[in-house]
Amino acid sequence: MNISQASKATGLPAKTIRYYEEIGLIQPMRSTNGYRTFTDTSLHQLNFLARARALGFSIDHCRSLLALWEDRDRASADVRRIALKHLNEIEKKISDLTEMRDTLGELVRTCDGDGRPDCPILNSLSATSFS
Amino acid sequence: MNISQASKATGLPAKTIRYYEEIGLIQPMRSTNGYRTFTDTSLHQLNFLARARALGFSIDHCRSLLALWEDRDRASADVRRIALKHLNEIEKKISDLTEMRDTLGELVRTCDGDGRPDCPILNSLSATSFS
DNA sequence: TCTTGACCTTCCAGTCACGGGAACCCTTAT
DNA sequence: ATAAGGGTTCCCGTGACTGGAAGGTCAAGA
Repeated sequence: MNISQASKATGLPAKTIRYYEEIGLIQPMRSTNGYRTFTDTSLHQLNFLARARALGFSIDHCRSLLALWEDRDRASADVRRIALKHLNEIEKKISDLTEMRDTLGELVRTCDGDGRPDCPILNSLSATSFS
Repeated sequence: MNISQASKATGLPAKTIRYYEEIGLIQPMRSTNGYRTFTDTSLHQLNFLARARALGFSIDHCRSLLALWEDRDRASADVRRIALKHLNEIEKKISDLTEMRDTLGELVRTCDGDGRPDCPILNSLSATSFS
């Protein structure tokens, strides 16, 4: 299977697959003409990576998870620790974004949004002190 | 006022202030020795930028907002449109992250996290089909 | 056989919003 | 005279790709 087939099969762009090889996440075979050849193993790895990335895991976390996945003697505690760390990061982001949304939402709500120049959004951004 | 004073006054790192000048967001004066000199105007702009960035606006949005702020004939509708667009992006991010959190939270919850290799997190990542 | 078009390859540059660090200049105090 | 503590520019690195150029390979059709 060539790279475009692998791309279709996994939903990952060919560029991304080449990148994953470049940084050592996967090591697909090569055929005599130099083309990458994707076997079931490579495809499983790519699918694994696609799912882990979809859950927001960083490439570094993906690398660790992939290693654990391929280690039959792993401890699930190691996996759980990585996932928990990531979960905390996600929750921090949600919290930050929620605060932004609330502040900004309130500003947008109080802005008339007409042709006049008076604007609570700008007033807030130029305020001398935050509330 | 030199850059380190401006940095303290605004909370922005000196590096960031230089960067903002480099990309044309601000144009601080220069004294004869080549040092940047920050007046009230520059400080107001920097504070404005710091607040807009804290609300998650991109540099490009900040540029537009700053221009509108300095335009006494602006229409608040223009400001509101930018803020609303940004608000939608934030809500999209929150939505994506919340989905990640729910999925990942459920996986973490069902993972024993002990010394044994069996792990629902890895099982899910290697699953042939998503639920 | 030649050509066309669809593949594939590598390599380089750009993204966003800075941060680190080198090499060097200016000012003030000792 | 020197040392400390400012300031300056310039270049490289970040994460996780994406776009594009230049060129090799392959299968099908005229």
